[in-house]
Amino acid sequence: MNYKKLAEKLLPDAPSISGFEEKYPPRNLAKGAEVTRLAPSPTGFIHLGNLFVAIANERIAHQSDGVLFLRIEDTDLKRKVEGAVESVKNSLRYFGIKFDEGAEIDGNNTYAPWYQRQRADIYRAYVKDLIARGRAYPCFCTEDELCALREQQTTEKKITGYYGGYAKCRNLSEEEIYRNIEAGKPYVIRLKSMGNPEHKIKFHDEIKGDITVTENDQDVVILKSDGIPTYHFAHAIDDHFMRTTLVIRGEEWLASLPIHLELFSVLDFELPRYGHNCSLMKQDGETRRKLSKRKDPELSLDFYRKEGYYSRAVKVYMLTLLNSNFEEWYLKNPEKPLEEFKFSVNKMGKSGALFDLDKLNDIAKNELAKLSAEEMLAFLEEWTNEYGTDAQKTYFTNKEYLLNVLNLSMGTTSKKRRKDFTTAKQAVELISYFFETPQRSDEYRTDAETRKQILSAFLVSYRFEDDAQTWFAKVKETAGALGFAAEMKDYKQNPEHYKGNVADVAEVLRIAVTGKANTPDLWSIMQILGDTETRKRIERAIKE
RNA sequence: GGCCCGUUGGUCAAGAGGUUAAGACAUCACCCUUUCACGGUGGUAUCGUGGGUUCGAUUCCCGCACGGGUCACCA
Repeated sequence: MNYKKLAEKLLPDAPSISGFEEKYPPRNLAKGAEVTRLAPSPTGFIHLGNLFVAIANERIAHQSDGVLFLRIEDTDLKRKVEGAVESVKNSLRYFGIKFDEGAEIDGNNTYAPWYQRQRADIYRAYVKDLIARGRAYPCFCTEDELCALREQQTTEKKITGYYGGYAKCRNLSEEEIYRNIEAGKPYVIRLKSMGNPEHKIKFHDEIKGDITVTENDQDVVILKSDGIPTYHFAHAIDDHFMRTTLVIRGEEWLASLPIHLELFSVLDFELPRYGHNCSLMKQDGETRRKLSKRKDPELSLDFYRKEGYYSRAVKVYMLTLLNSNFEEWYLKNPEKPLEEFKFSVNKMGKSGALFDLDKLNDIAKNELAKLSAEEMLAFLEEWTNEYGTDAQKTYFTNKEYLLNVLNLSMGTTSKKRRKDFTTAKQAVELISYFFETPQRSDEYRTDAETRKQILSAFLVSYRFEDDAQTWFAKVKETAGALGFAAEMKDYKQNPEHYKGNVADVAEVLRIAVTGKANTPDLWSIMQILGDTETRKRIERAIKE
């Protein structure tokens, strides 16, 4: 078989491979600097799992004074979604992932282009070379034939795929090949695998440690019938010529590592180091499973923006899952920039972690409790402008009033901060009673008759000018007069002597004024609302 | 099913051949309290299973079970 002639016939316009090594030379970086990448396919939104891997790659690159680049794997034109690249970039920017090079960032860089569709020449050159060397061949099998083969293998309990004796186009005669080409039959180019699955290879994974890999024997497709490479081939070419040093990717890729190993070997490229990151899991009924784009739209990064999660909180949570010693470090250094944490690949977990919303929420509360009222206002306003209701947008017209509300709600003036806010969405809803009259509340735990007594009695003695002490003394007085314990201690000693205690009375007042059982200091709230509004609300509550 | 990866409380997990088996979230109790929170103290709760190796194993080895991933002209 004249392989050179065949290569020329199949890919007449493909360039020679000479020159590419010079065109994309090894990077001139300091020792220890890592080149990492993010290589999403533009098939829609990006989710938490992507961010998870992204943060790891970002930390590794920038911590070592290396490079992080963005490559777009757009080889599958069927699944392409318009605007996906912009969306990916925006989402990642929101979470502080900055690329040094890549698509939409650095089009004229030495290692560009960053869209795989624009790199066709390189792929085709190497495919042609492989054919010329007899290490790749055209395959004319149709989809139906492959399907039938798979069925046959399944019923025979054989391993499915195109390999060994099942790879029938591998043994086509020269004559048959040319006849097929002349007949205009569509074809793909397959790798002629030399592997043997009996052979086990020891492989060092940067995250998983030493693992066993089975040698590949599948004649995988490297060039699709439309002339575009498959992921596997593009990965080998691109990560070689973009001079990636460390590939951190999801563990779903572990299964195709044997293919990549053989590809790098047959292309005579130096292998990058690999780290296969465990996937983020989700509880799904009885079982848990990998987060999936299709099944878990609520875990899209946009979801967190819509809910108004503070980006740093999400990042902190990701880091605690990513590096087991991060949480302890952060506890000791709550004020330090996240970048000062020394991220290490070998501290990354080996088993998939279940996504825990409670934990995220706890982190979110703590993060928001670090903000000043001004910062909080800016954060809430940004969210509201994009996702809030028209009514909520009006909260921001009187900034001075809002600042008072926020200072009180966050407890910025007291020594202990409140931690009521979890997300922007929830926070804006939480402070709504400062701007809108609360609806009839179902949070009451006291019967209507007693409520009326409490509220009416309170209204009689209430004076807006009273200071906090005086005000509360009156609350106690009211409580006592109606058979409630004015002092907590008295109540605890003899609970049976009372209808309840001050806390119950205060709760009724609180709900009447705010519609909520959980709010900051009531007196302060009344001060912010003003005399008229406070009375109006209590009177309304009495009539309920 | 083949191949690969994994298995410490409800969750995230540290850990090491001999420990009272860290810590965080959640949960419960109590304390503080001028109400709501914040905060503080303490409690409940974990080494999948069977064999080895060893004076001793949760830690090392083997089997099993269970969970996960993957087997495309998708990435």
